[in-house]
Amino acid sequence: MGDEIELFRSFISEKGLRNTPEREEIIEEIFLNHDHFDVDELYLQLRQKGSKISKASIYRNIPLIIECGLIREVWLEEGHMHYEHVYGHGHHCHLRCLKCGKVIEFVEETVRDIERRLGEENDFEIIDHRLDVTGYCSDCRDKD
Amino acid sequence: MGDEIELFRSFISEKGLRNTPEREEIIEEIFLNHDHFDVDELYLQLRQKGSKISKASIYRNIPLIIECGLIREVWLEEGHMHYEHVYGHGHHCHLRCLKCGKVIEFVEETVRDIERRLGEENDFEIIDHRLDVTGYCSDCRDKD
DNA sequence: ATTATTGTTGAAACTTAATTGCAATAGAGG
DNA sequence: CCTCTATTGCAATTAAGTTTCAACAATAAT
Repeated sequence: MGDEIELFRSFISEKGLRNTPEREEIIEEIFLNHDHFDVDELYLQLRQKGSKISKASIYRNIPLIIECGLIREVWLEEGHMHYEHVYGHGHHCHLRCLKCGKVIEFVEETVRDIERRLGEENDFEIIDHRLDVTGYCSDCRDKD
Repeated sequence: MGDEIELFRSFISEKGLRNTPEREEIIEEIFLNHDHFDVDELYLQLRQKGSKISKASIYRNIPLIIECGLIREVWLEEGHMHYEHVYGHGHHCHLRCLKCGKVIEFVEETVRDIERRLGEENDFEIIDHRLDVTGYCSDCRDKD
C-alpha cells in the first residue's frame, strides 16, 4: 500500500522538484485510508497529529498529486472540491446518499457504449464521463 | 413560451410573497432563450438592457425559481454554478467540450436501468442521476 | 566545506462566488 | 390611503482557493 508514496517521490524527483517532509506528510495522510477527502479534512487530520503544515501547502501539492495520477477531483455537490484515490482503482462512478453523504463506488461498463454512440452522433472525441446517482440509503430511510 | 413567467408569478403569490418588477425582469431574461446561464451572465445581460438590478437580488431569487421547478443547478466544472431550464424539458444529460465549453444535451434511457439495479443492489431509494460526458468537439479538434 | 541557486514553506493578502445585515423602498391587503 | 412587512441595493462578510513575499532549505557549483 506504500506504493503510492514511492510513486509520488519518483514523480517529484523526475520533475526536478524536491522531496520535502511536508510532501511526505501530505501523501502519507492521503493514502492512510481509501476515503474520499477534502482539503479541510486533510488539514485537520494533519493538525491533530501535531503537523504544522499550512493549507497553502496542501493546496499547492494537490495539483501535483493529481498530475502524477494518484488522486483526482470529485465534485460531491457540497460547495467545494473533494478528492479520491485513483491509483490501483479503475474508473468508477458514485452512488451518493443525499442525507448522510455516504458514497458507494460502482463500476458500470454500459456507459462505454453510451460514450461511443455519443461520440459518433456528435462528432466528439470522448475523453471521460462522470455518472453520479443520488438517493437515500437504507439507514437514512429508516430514520424517517 | 411565457408560460414560465405565469407559473412563477403564481408560485410567488401562493407563497405569500410579492411580485416585483425585479422578479419580472429576472424571470423574463432567463426564459428569453434556452441557454444555460450563470449569475454573472444574467447580471450583465440585464445591465446591458438598462436594468438597475443588483446581483444580490439575482442570488436571492434563483433559489425561488429553482424551488418552483423552472430551473435547476448544473455543475459545469468552471468553478461556479450554472443553471438550466427544467420546465418543458425532460430529464437529460450533458456532453461538454473541454476546450470551448459547448454543451450538448442528450437523453439516455438506459441510465434508468442502471439506476434500478443500483437501487436494488445497495438498498437505495434512487432520486436522480447526473451523467456528464466530456471530450473535444470537431471544431476544437480542427484547430489543433 | 562554502557559497550560489532555486524550489518550498507559512503567513497574510488577495480573488471570486455567494450570503447576509441594514436602512430605505414599495407591494398587497385592509 | 395606510400599515405591515417583503424586497431591494449597497456594503460588509464568509468561504474556497490562489498568490505574494520574505525566510528557509535542498541541491549543485566552486
